[in-house]
Amino acid sequence: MSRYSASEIESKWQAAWNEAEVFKAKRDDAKEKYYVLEMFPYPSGRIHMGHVRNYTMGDVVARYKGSCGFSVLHPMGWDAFGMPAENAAMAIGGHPKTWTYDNIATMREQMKPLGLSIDWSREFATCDPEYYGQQQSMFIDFLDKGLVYRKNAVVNWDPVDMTVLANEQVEAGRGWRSGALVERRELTQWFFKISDYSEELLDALDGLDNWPAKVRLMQENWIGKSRGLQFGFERTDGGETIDVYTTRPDTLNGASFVGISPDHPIAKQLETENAEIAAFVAECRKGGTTAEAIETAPKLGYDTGIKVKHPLNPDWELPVWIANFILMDYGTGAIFACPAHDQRDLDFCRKYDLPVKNAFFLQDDDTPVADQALVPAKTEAVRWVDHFAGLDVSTGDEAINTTVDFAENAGWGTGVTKFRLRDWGLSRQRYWGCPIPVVHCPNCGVVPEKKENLPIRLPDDVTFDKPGNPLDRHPTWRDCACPSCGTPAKRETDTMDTFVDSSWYYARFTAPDAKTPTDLAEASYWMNVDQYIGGIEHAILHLLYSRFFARAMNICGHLPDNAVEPFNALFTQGMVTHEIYQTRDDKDRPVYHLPEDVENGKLIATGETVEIIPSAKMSKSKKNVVDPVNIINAFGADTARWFVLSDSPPERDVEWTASGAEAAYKHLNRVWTISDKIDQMDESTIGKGDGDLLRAVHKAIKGITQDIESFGFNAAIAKLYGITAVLNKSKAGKAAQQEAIKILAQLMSPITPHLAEDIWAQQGGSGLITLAPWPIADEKLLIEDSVTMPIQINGKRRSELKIPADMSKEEIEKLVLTQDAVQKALAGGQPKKLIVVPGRIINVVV
RNA sequence: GCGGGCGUGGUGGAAUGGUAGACACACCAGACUUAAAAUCUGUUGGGCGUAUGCCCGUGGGGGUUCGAGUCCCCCCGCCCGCACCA
Repeated sequence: MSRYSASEIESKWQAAWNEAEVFKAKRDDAKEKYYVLEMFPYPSGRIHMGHVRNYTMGDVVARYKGSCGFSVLHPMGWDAFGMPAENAAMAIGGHPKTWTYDNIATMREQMKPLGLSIDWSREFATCDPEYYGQQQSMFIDFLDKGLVYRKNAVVNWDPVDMTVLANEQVEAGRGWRSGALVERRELTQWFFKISDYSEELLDALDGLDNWPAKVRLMQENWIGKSRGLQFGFERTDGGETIDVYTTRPDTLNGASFVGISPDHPIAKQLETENAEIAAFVAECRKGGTTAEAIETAPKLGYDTGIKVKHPLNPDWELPVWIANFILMDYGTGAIFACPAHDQRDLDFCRKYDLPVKNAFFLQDDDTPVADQALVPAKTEAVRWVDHFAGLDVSTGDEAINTTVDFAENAGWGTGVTKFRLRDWGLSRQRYWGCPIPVVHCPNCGVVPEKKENLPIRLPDDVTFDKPGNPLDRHPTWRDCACPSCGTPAKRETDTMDTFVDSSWYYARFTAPDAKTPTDLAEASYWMNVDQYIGGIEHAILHLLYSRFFARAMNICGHLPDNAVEPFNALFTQGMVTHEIYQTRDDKDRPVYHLPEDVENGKLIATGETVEIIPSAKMSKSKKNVVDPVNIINAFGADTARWFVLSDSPPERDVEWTASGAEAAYKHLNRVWTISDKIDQMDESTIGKGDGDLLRAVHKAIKGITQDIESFGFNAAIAKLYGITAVLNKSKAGKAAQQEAIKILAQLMSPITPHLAEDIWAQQGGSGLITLAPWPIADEKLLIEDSVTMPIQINGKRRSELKIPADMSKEEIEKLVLTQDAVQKALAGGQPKKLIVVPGRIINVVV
């Protein structure tokens, strides 16, 4: 009798897999390929339970597909550029490069004991010059194809530190270090022309059947296709017409004022002429650049004194206001406000005492509108435009079409389609990113670097003792010769958004050592990613950028036509959460405690009772973290893998509990013990119930296979518990039990591969279980002779009926009526309705 | 503010529109033990009832349906994203 020793068997089998190179992805044109990819990690320093869950899910799919005979690609890399490395350099000294590569080394060593079926030979980090050099090469290709351009855009500016801030570095409108009020400032920046692909990125969503519907919907709303009316308001002072775009032209009769963004050209012009307006616009520009900050800021307005004529009635003049809630990035940066039917406009008009006019009815006053904007279903009658009367304005469609036609016929407006999607700004005024490979030449202007000079490497000799981009103050790095005319010139010091790095890494994994961004032969074989797995937080930006990038790479010849849409299937997994343990200090401030320091609701060290706050995402600041390394040391990787998949559906959050992890460990012990027991059995003992055991096992094969295919890992585990209990109680003979435990090991092998290998070896399985073909359920063993159907009376379960599985609907109907419970309910009468769904349910309506 | 999602026992959760609570945790009871641990077995949504059984129950309110946790509408609460966090 031996004992289950996770550490022993796990290192043993990991060594065996390495020896046999079983996870090395091999391009084999005779085999169908399967590419499974989990979103690669940022090397923050240590792995966390979220990583364990994410990579275990991918590993289950990879191992399962491998057993099904696919040639599997399952790689791993590092999303290694980004702010935290620079922050660390500022906070603790050192260099972002050292910090990043040290973290990668640590995390790789923490990840390997998990026994993931990863082809480590393909590993790379996005901060490797071999990677970002290829990215620079593609940037030049994109430039050549007109997919990149420069324009002005606003950034968060910290006026004290004199530096650009990321949104994350703006806290309540102030710079996180200086505390200064942040301002919006314009800079010339590089942009990808993703907006040219709005329509295509939208239409292609229809083909992504294996993406979650919610992600497709979020992308659809983000791209934001809308049909509306564009028209100009003529100014009474003869100034330039103010163009407005509206998706609700039917509300034009309720116009109260015309509003322009503080960043609108007219506002900018007025700013230079009028000190009061300049002060107002400056006030509007305070605060961060996020849509959230702008749209939730208290509403501010300024009457410019400009008047415009209403297009339906030239005698009706509307004032032009500058309003802080109008975004320059959407539409034309100018709107007309209809306060009666738009809550935001109404709030603004109430604040500044502007008129509120009902657009859909004849009354000219605002009596029906108090503080709640109204949206009627149909118009009654409308001033000046009989044409608009009786319109269905509930959805906007009929209203838009009718009003657009009207405006086009009258010649003062045009129907246009607009997208909310903006071009992707990729310039970052930071050091730790991929340098943008262009040169600013006094003669030639902006010139791309020559490809033979790539990669443009980041210089190592930089300091982080003051805020700002160290590349800007580096004594020599900027200096170079113009690639075109040879004149002394300056390099671009902006680096690329890290989303660029993560927009094509999946393609690079197909040929990580290629001297070009990709190798078309390899990409043709391995692309697309068959299953992509990651967090829902990437639903829009990362996934949309990657979809754009694949198209752009295709245009430049870096991806084949089969890889324009890079991810065939997407799964968004939930987080790992944990309770939070908190006490209070003498000033009543919360003090958080690590789970390992708490037992039975008390601090182990002092016995003090802790307050338990419901489970939340694991975070260092709340200390509700469990280190996977500790769990692996205590219970082994198989236990950790089993538990993160067991308790919740993969798309939902899972709560880590110590008792749950222990239960998982106990269960794996039990399986081990059962295997040992079977191994010790006497061959000659006559067993009974062999057939029942094998029927149960084959039912499990079918169910678990379906569960794995559909990401029902928790359901698969519930069935594994079930079949283990059946096997444990079975009195079957050794041969049947041995067959059963071998199949159980195979069904467990994607989840707990080490334990599965060990059982397989003990029971005399041939070769590695990892390489054994996935078991197939014997359909003959799945057929049931009889079925038990519930009988409902008026939709409530009252009885049940055990009948042969092949009984016809008519026979069942007759039989049902003879049942006691039914007879009682009918009280001699006839049922109003009798519903029989064979194999499912019977409902008698009386 | 806008977009998306979630809400089921003491807890995590299960349930192609078809027996609500699978599986697991926790609790309780029992077996084994001098005892404990470990292990094994059993009970466990609430209420009424000796019992066959009956009533209630999936955040709240309404609707569709023979039948709703599931579909539709409204409301409440929580979570995620909002373009320079990764």
